Parts: sequence; structure tokens; C-alpha cells
Amino acid sequence: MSEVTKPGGTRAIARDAVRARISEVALDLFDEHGFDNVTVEQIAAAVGVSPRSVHRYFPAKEDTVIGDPAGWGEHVRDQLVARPSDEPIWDALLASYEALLATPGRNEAQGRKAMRVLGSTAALRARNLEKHLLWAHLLTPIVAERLDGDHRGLRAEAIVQASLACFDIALTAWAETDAEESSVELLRRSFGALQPTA
Amino acid sequence: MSEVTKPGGTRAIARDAVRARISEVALDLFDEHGFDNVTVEQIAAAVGVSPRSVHRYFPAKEDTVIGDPAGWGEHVRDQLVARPSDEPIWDALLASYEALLATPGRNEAQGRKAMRVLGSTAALRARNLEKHLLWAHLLTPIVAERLDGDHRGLRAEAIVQASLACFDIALTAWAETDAEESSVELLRRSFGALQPTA
DNA sequence: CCTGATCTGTCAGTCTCTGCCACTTGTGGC
DNA sequence: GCCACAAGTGGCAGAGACTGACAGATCAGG
Repeated sequence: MSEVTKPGGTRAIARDAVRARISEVALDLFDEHGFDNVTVEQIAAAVGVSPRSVHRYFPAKEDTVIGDPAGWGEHVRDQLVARPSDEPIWDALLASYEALLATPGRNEAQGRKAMRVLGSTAALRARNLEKHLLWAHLLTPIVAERLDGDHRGLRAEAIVQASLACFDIALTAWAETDAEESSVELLRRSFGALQPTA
Repeated sequence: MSEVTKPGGTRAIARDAVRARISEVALDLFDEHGFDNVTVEQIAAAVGVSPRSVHRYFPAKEDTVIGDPAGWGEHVRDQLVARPSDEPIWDALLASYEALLATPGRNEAQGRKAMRVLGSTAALRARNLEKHLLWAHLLTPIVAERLDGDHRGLRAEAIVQASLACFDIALTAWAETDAEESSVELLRRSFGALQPTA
């Protein structure tokens, strides 16, 4: 994503800008009226393009909120593989997620708004689930490699899914509180709930 | 559901039968051609009713596969509240899910087919997620009551979501294997993955 | 048999999403 | 500066899921 001065770049720049603008306008409308009460036609009108073009930038209405899942998933995976192999698996996962949350360049208010809208609409929760499944596919083999004993595949899947659940709960809680607590703090707390012994 | 000879019951019986028939036919079609490649019109034609009637029995196409989530969720909740209050929370949850899986009157082949179709389609996974959220809303307050210390709400949520993830993973694995292992066995194993210390 | 409630089908309409085609606009070569 | 080509855009038509309204059919109970 975002090459360094790609040949013929002005067009790509314009495209990215339009894409960001659609996403921004859509999020505002969703936050105000609710996802289901806003039509693609309204978004298009607010941005100043045709409904057809909105669908060219975003295959589905939900994608205006979710964004690009694959990129962040690979980021988490890279963090996880970089962890020392003798580290407890839960610590490694927690650290990987923390690195993601600590990534700069993320607008706090915008992020909260996105999470709020996301949590309040079934269609968006569904898209978020697909993102999690994508992440799980990336993380599970790595986790399985670090386990001993039988049934590593199943156990790795359980661990990854459970950790993703914690991640989600932490972000949801973070979106609902008013900046009183950091997302990292909430993430650690939800992770801690699964390990009363640690 | 299914009262004992409800007054004016013949109509209710017919209704339940038609409902079951639609669900059965739809599941077969989905399993053969894929969920997205089967239209409501085709299901209606195969059953012998109008498309409008199919939507009368099932608000959404996905509901023909998922069935009634609320009923089973309440069943699990009842199991959980009946557990001794000094039992470790994970044991109580495991036992509650086990009781659900052990419920008789569930066609094994039909169940596997439903889980197989469910796992292979995004729209159905989404509906399944909504079921889980419904269950989570029922179970979380009960779990929170059994916890000590701070942040019981968040911790209870993490525990419930993680346990539901285990439940789902076990059922998915069960649907993919060929009757070699019982669903209860797989459930215990996935639960065990989260408690290496126990 | 008749009355009223329930069930069903048909029709029209909304909304998301997808091809298709024509038109405009920016890009690069000459 | 001009021109061919690619990329972006808009309008149109259509599929498919779902909803509301209306009219006819069906069945329980008096």
C-alpha cells in the first residue's frame, strides 16, 4: 500500500483521497442516523458522486467502515513471529495486539466513532467477524507451532479465537468509555480475565 | 415452544410442519449448490409455496439454517444458574454446554450438514455471531455474579466470549470429522486449551 | 351453514449490488 | 500543441432479498 511515488501517481493519489472522503462522510452519516437508515444514494449525494461510483470504491456498504482488514492482520502476524519462541503464548499474543493498538497515525476520535457504529449494527459486526476469521487464519498456524502435545490445531484455534474475543471486547469497551482508560489497559485486563493463575 | 395440545392446535401443527419442511429443503439445496447460489424463489418452488410465504416463515434466508437461537440460549442459561455457586466458572460453563449437546432429539446427520453449510458461508457465520451475542447477553450477568474483584463486567464478558469461541470451534471441528469423535469430547478439549494449569 | 380468524398468493415497491455502455478527463508519446 | 490510449465516471437495466398492502382461500367453532 502507498508506494513511494509510484509512476503515474497523481491518479492514485486522487483515488485514495476520494476513497478516504467517502469513508469519512459515510461514517458521519452512520453515526448520526444509524447504518441501516442511510442509503448508498445519500452517501453518494453527500460526497458529490454517483451511487455507482461509491460501489466502485467500496464493494459493499459495510466496507466504508471496516477498511482494509488484511493489512492490519499481517501486521499482527509479523509481530507474533518476531516474538521469542520461549515466551508464553498468551504473552506473545498480548504483545502483538498491543503493538497494533500503539501504532501511530490513527485518529482517536475517528476510531472511537467507527467502533461505536460498528458495535451497533449487525451487518457491520458481521464484516468485523470476517476480519477476525482472516486474522485467525494468519495467526493459528504460528500459535500451533509453539504448542506441545496432542491436538495442537484445535487448541491453537481455541487460543487464537479467545484472544481475538478479548481484543474485540477491549476495543468495544474502549469505544464506549470516554477516554478515561487507554485501549491497551483494557486489552491487558480482558486478557487477564482468562488467566486467573498468572 | 410446542405446548402440550395447545387450544386450536391443528393450525399450529401445520405451521410447524411447513416450517420444518422449508428448513429441510433449503438445507439440502444449500449443501448441494452453496448458500449464495440458491434463491428464495428456488426454495419456494421446491417446497411448493410462494416466495412470499417463505419469508413469512423465515424473516431472512439465513434463518432457514440457524433456526431459533433464543430457545437454546435460554436453555444454556438455565443450566448455568442451576450449577453450584462454588464451582469454578469454567467447569460450570463447560457443563452447561455439554448439557446442550447431550440434548436428545437432534438429528446427527442433519446437524452436521447444518454446521458444514454454516461454516462455508459468510452470511450464515454472521447470523451465527448474532446468536452468540444473544447468548452472551444471557450468560454474562450470571458469570459476573460469580466473580470476585474489580472489573467484573469486562472480565465476565471475556470469559463468556472465549467459552463461546470454544463451543463454536468444537462444533465446527465436529462437523468436519466423520463421526470419529463426539462433540462433547471436542468441546472438553477446546476448553482445556485455555487452561493449561488445570 | 355461517362468521371470523388465519393463511396464502399476487402485486408493487425499496435497497443493495452488478454488468454494460457511452462519455469525459488525465497521461504519455509524437 | 496534438493525438491515441487508458482510467474514471455516470446512467441504465437487471438480479435478488425483503416488506407492505390487498384479495381470495381455508378452517375452527357456533
